[in-house]
Amino acid sequence: MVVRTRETKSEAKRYAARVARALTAEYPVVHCSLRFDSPLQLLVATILSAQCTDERVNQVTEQLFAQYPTAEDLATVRLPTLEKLIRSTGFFRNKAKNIKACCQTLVEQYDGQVPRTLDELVPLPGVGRKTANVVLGNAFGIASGVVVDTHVTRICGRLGIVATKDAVKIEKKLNELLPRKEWIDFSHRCIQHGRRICSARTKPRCDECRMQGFCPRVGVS
DNA sequence: CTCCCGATAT
DNA sequence: ATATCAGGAG
Repeated sequence: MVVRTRETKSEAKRYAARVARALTAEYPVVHCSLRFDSPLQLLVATILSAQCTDERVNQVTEQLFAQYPTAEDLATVRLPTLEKLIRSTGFFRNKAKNIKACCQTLVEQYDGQVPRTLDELVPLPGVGRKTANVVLGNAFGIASGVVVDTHVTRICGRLGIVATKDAVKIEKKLNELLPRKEWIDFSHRCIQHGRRICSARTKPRCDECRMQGFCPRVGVS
């Protein structure tokens, strides 16, 4: 197994920059794949997206947001009603409880609005760093940190940018390796690449991969 | 670390 | 049957 060792921080930075440039060339257009009409809706959609495809989340939220579009609506919805609406996303009891409690907190402490800092978002029920960074980046355009999800973890691991699987360590590493203005789009590109080519579930389509030059796995079955 | 959990590709 | 899907809480 090939282990790339990058002695200096500047060398690691240059390598990450080249990977980021290649990803940008391959995936020039990026967009958030979760549908939402407000920061609150993106927050709820992202909570629902845990261990679930965004396609299914969009399918569920279309109905959910038609009936309960605001934090006030979701703070007062009956739990069984909410559970029924989101059941197909999995973990539905936890997600329903978290969404309701989260929206109750938003109504009580933030006038039903979504706060714009990591420190205010992360304590909310069902909201971790990944969800907080998604909302800040995609709803407010605030780059508070690289979004580290299952795709970013896998892609950056395979391409030899980070060695650990610890999400917090990966985020800190990527935050120092990449310029802030690239943080949001870099995650989107890892996700696109992870879905289309460098998948976990199916066998990776290495024959179609344009990132082979960066991949220690090339040639490995 | 385990648990939460339905839907889907393989 | 099994692995995996824009994770988070205890």
